[in-house]
Amino acid sequence: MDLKLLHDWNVTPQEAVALQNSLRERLVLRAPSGLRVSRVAGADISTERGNDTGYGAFVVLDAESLAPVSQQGAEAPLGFPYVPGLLSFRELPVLAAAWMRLESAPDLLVFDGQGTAHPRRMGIACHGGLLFGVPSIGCAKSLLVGSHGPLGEERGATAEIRHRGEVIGMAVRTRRGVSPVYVSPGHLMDLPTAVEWVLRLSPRYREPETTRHAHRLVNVLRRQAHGGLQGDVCGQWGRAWSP
DNA sequence: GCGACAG
DNA sequence: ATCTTGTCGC
Repeated sequence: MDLKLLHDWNVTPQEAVALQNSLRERLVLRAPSGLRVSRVAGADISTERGNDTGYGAFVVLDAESLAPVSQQGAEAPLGFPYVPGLLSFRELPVLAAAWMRLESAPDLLVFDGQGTAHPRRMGIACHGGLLFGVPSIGCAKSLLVGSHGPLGEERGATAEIRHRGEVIGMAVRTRRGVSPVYVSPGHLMDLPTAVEWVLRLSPRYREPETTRHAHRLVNVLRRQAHGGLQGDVCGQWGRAWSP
């Protein structure tokens, strides 16, 4: 797939902040009327300590059955440090490489991180949505900024995430008895629709199936590129080779 | 100035 | 995010 030419990725943290403030004006925080989603993809990356190599991937699922229909991964130097608030500058380059290998674009993208629930309202889901030109949602495991009140224990319970007087996202309980996930729109998306999709994509576990599949794939890519022939071969052969 | 801080 | 074994609970 192709992607938008937004800006240079070889930037300093200071320049990255300026870019976020500029890119924010291009965001469309409204879901396209009559949005039809038949293919939804999850994106994620993994890396190793003391190494700048990153492994990124997209796993596309059938929106109805949530069964994987295609996937693509890539390996590349991350080239940007992890700085709270600038995650997209570290993760999007390698994801862009994987994106270009996809045969067709999914109708919706789910990122492992924030959308508008970000200090400058430009989390990785917003940046990624603009880069790939697809409706996107941010679904994070923890908060970056903002706070929320208590929410019910039942699956589907929600609580608004507020920051500086604005509602920037929603804490969503995707499963009873587990901590909530933090949902916010990325691009071409609104909060209610984002919450609705995250719940639909998380019928059984805390995190969306999209995120779970992408997370599993990038870890397989990292391990097989690194060495260790473990992980899934173990499941088929048990410990047959062990003494 | 101090503490917080997606992955 | 990653480093790591066992362990508590449904």
